[in-house]
Amino acid sequence: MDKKRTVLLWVRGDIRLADNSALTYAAETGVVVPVYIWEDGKAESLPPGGAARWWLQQALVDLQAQFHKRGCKLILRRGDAARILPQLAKECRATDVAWGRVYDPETVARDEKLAARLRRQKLDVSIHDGYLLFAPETLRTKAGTVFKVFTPFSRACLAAKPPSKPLPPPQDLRGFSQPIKSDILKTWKLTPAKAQWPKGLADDWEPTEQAAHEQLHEFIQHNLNAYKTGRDRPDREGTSRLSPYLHHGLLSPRQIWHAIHQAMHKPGAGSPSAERYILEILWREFCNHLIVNFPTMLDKPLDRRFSKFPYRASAKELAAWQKGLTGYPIVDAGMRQLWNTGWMHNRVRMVVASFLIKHLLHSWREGMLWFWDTLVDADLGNNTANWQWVAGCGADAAPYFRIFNPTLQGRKFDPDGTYVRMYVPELAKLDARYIHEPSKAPPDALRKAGITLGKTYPLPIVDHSAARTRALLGLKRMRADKT
DNA sequence: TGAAATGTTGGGGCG
DNA sequence: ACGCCCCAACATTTC
Repeated sequence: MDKKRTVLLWVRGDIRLADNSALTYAAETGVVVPVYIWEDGKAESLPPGGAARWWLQQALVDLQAQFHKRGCKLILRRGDAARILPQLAKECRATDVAWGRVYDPETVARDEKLAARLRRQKLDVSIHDGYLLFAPETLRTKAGTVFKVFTPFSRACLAAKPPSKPLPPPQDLRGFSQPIKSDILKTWKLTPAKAQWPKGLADDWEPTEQAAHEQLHEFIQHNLNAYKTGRDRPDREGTSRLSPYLHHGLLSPRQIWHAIHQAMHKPGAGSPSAERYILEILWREFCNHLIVNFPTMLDKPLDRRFSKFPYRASAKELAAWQKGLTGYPIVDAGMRQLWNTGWMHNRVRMVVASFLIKHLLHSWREGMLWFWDTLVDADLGNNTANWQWVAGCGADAAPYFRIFNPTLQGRKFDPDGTYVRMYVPELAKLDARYIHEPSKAPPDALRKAGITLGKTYPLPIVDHSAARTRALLGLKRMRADKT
């Protein structure tokens, strides 16, 4: 370590101390001045949504404490990073600037310019990878094109040089000896004002780096072996629930990758389940590679035939979907889980997305924006690419004719209605035979459960079979239209 | 990482 | 005993 060097560490999508290449580099190079800059979402394609801002606020509180423990102060600044970084570099007489790469197409170009500008200021700029396992510019098909199909993409990942071992948190940090002006986190008002919301989020989540590791080990110990089938059951704890940690960088994909592979080498664990989980991590890579290479995806369908599709725009229907009042229990349970906890089970995400797009014929953008605001794990790549996937206009997309039957999906993956009962309490007492189709329940069963359809719980806002026919017809017509 | 319609088969009831 | 029908169970195809 060079006592004469001072590294300005720009903390971005990596709110953690362990396996943070930029931080390790900074610690090994000299005095570390970590800074988090709140740009009011102006630098990004989409400003972080409400739930994500709540998470960010909590995570920053923890990061501040972790740096403080190690004799280092996390500086907080608000405004344009392109203005703040050069200025702050002067303030602390920095010799170096380091940050972790972020893959929002809007910031990718901006960051390159920024790096060039800092270098002209005689600063040693280094940009480190960490948000993804594989850099988006490295993986290509044999023909040299960007992968648009998942399976060959995943094969290329598995054949590539495996991600390196995760780094331990730096042993000792040398903080800057003089005070540097810093904002007070609370004044940023990151947490949405809606009174109830943050409380619901706090009941379910602990946004700290330590909690991230506890969750990872909890998952590996209890749910990894049965992941292949368990992941589809919203009524159980079958998924990893790591997505918000991963998105905010409290955990790195490298740490997950290595923890899973380590677990696979234990007896009985080298299972299809572990492989399946790795594939899910690779879907995240795929989605992020897609938006980097096809940035128009953010607001336009990748398959341009869909740009002419006459999507409907009923504010009333959209609101019913958002509030979980569609009359389809599995859809309503999912939408209410999302609103109340900032997260939704993956299987149910597919069902509610299919419902909005194919049953209500609303644009995938409407759903994408709602998820963006309400999910604690909202990731630009995953959210964009997966909504397009469901709509049928994305890469390796679900065929246009795949329309989930919400009743059957409910019966199949929530057979006793446990999940529905948890989030749709007005149906809690209904017999399991009718829980996924209350409109078909005999009057007697409804009475016993204290349900008056259309009053205590809505009647289906669309008829499944009619909606299905309508969607198939519209999509078929679009495909036939060559103009 | 579907669902629904349609086709096929085979066992059992029954005249 | 036999053909006929019904229909569940499974397979195929179509959207």
